[in-house]
Amino acid sequence: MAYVDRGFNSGGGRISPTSAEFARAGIQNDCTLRPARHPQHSVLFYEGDKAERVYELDEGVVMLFKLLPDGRRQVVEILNAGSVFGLSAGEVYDCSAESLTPVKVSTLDRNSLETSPSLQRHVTRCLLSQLETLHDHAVLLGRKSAMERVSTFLMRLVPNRGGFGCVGPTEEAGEDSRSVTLHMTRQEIADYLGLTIETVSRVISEMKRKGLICIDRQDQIRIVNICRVCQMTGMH
Amino acid sequence: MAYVDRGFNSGGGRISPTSAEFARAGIQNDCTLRPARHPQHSVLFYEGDKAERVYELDEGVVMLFKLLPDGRRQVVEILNAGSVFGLSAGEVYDCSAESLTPVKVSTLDRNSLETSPSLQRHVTRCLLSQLETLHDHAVLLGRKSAMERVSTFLMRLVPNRGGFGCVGPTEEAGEDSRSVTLHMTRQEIADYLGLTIETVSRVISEMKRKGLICIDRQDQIRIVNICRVCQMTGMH
DNA sequence: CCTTTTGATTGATCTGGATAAATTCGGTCG
DNA sequence: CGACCGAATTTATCCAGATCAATCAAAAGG
Repeated sequence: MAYVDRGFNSGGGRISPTSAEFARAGIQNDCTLRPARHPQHSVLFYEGDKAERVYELDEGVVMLFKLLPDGRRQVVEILNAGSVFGLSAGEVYDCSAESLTPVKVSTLDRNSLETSPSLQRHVTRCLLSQLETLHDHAVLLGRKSAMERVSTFLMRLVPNRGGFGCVGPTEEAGEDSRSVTLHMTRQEIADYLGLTIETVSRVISEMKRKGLICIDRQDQIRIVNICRVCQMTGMH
Repeated sequence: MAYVDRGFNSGGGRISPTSAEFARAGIQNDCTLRPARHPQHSVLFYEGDKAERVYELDEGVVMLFKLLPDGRRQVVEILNAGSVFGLSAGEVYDCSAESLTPVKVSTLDRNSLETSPSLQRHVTRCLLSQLETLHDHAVLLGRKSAMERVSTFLMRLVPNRGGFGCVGPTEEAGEDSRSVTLHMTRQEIADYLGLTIETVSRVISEMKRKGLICIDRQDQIRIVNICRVCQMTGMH
């Protein structure tokens, strides 16, 4: 899938700061919990970096991704406010983290992570929800068609519909049409859904043609008929 | 401990203390542990069942899988001794669990799970290693070819090669050839790798033809040249 | 303004893996 | 031992999605 990775050198050629640079900038010392802000397309850490901090996302959206040596990319997680990330089983991060929007992140203290039961419960809850999301995503990547993948992706963006609780064909009027913001380019969506950019584009066009969705703006999609889209996810 | 559990290497290397050890250390009370044995192909729980027990695998291999309404199946995890499973973010299990071999499992006490910091650390370590395995698996499902998937699968079965540390072309003689046990039918492998049974079969035949592997028994494969196989995983 | 760049869309073709249909292998039971 | 049955393999097509190649549209920059 040899393409030039935009994420790594976005914004006019400058390579995004490494976590080493963040550390140098003195954003915080080890045992504090001071929030930091980063603009869109900031790389918070790279796969293989020494895993020395654990983050909690306060605002914004972050994606975690992995690269193969030949440049193929897979986005493995999309994280929203409340998510804990950067915890690693080994010495180094197993994937890279990049902000999809401007973000506010806190650093969690490694020591209290080990000792505070309430913080541990919080972390466990986060990890469990990530695990379940990844299980769902494995089904998507391993078994779903392009149309099903894109439909699933759109439904996940609808608040309170992450679990796709489709209430039925006759629902409160107006509730059937919802607008969602992607926060992602077509390339990022493709790398998340295990497709090519062209296939994503084609599927979105087809959904538009069928009147299922409207493209208000490039990254703003209005789902005209939630229930119809919901039924195309392969889960109903 | 630096060793990262890929969630999938068979053989001796135990990862972190099992609950049996916690029990010995007096961390849990008596009624928490009920070690039980189940034969091969036992379903320990179904997706959607009320999630009332948390398990720890003491011996054997367990697979977790999800089904789509039309019958498509995706195996989302393969678990070895030491893994904790059955913890759920919600009220119910998000996937089903079935033994691939005869297994011995313990049940963890929900109460100590919430309160014991050392048990929590243990659980967190397990979850993190599962998370990393799932990240790798997302790359496999989203971006790898059939040949790369099967090669990766075989390499994961080689103990101490979960991370695919290929030592180089000239390695201690004999060490270059290893035998692995699959514990899975072709159908289960296919459902794990996001392929069909036919494709798995064809790829295995091709590897056999090329002299990369030997099929000693149906579920027993001898990897004749680890390094060659290692290079076909897409990661080198 | 016009030019350049970047991302999205569309079209034409190709192909890896799916599908379908025999065939062979490995047990098991009578 | 031989008949039988399910799983695995093999072989022959088929098609969804990849690849290759323009084209279009919106910003960015001079």
